[in-house]
Amino acid sequence: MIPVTKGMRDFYPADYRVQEWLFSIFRKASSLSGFEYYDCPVVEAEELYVRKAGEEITDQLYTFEDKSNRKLALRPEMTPSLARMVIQKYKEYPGKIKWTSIPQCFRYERMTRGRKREHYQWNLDYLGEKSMMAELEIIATAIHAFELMGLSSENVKLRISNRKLLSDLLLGLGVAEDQVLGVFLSIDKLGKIKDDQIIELLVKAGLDTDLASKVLDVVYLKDLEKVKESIDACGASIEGYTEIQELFSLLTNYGYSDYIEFDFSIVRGLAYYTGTVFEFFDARRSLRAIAGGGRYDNLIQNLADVDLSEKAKGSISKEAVGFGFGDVVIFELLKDLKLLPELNLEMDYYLIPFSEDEVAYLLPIVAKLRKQGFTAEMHYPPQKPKKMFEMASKRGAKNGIIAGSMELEKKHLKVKNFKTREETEVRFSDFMESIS
RNA sequence: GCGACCGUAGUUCAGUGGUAGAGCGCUGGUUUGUGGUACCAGUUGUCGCGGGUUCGAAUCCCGUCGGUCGCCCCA
Repeated sequence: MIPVTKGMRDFYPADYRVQEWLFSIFRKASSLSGFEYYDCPVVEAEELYVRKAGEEITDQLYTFEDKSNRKLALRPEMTPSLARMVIQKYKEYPGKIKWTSIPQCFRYERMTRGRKREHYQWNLDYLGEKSMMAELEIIATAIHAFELMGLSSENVKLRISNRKLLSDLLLGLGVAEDQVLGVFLSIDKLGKIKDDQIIELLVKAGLDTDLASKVLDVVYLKDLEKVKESIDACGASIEGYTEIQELFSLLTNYGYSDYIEFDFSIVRGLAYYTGTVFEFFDARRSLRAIAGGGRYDNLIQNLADVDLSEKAKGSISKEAVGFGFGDVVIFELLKDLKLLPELNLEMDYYLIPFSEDEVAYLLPIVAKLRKQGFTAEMHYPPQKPKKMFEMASKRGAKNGIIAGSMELEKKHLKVKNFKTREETEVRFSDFMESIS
């Protein structure tokens, strides 16, 4: 027997029902906020990913050559494809874009809890909006989805930072511009390794010990007002602060203040985020980040390999906020919290013919029921009644339609309500009439 | 890449050197026109794979593949 490929998942009907439940929440939250669906091939040119992040992601890429020696890859994430689609038709999309999708993405990487080599990742992207309204729309939609799953601010927290703010502050404190990147890397380790080790990393990044401990003190700030004081104290630029301040006020006004925490240790990938960065965590912090995203104002332009501001003259703005939400970690959390619904098969009518004669007799009923929008299935081939009734309850049938030689002879049907066990005998023609 | 634990029936698992087991499921029966709930009986195996030790291996050893978790890495 050939087993399922390592890191990939099978979805048996029971699993698929749960998956569908989750996706229906993603779709509902998306459409309620006005996001439009899009999709594209799982297979893309390898180049689309190589360009973006360099060697690291190439290692994790599933790549292959087709029979014409095209170098192709399975998509590891959706954003480059989105960018490709937008760039391809930038003249058709002059305004803002609010798009959503649930692509299956692939990464060849080591597996740990909550991470497989394949997952479905709900994406929200808001393009062409400079203000924090873009962040708000995406974050609010995501939180709405959490709430539709039965989660609340007691289970889920959103940690927000802003890369512009952090770099403003670092520069104000005296960190040299070419050291900022190294400092980001070190701060990313906050909470993962000990403070002395972080100091060491900071020193390695070129800071002197004094500055390093000053930086460490600052990044531990959880209170935006204190952050403001630090900015004022060192005369740093206030741009990043203004952004995050605005975002917090928007989220509070929206009614989601219970979810949000300011946290400098949220850095995320250095590759393309330019401003806001955020990650959702479970409140107990027992799992890795559930979802995350941020502002990537330059990515589309970089990927386009053309200067859109020149070529398209404002046809599409390069501003972008994106968000990804994988299905694997959230399933872990929902399982832990026992919030996964028990989804059983449901069916309106199960038809029970006692012999082949009744099979023919009942076929028009099945056809009509289905055409009228009822879920209906006929037991076939006819078996012992016990067997057939057992199957009816296994299939989750609410009603049964039973026909044997007696019913056939009288041109009748027996309609049974499986819940109340009540049976009524009706004329075949009357039943057909009643479902018209 | 490193480490720990695991892999036995369709499934969940027990079995730690001496004849391969249980629950659930499945099949049949109690009831040849009535289920979801009872009772009775039956069924299911390359013990992941390959090699080794042994009179004898599911059990011990080595390798390998797969799984789970942690570390590293990454987001």
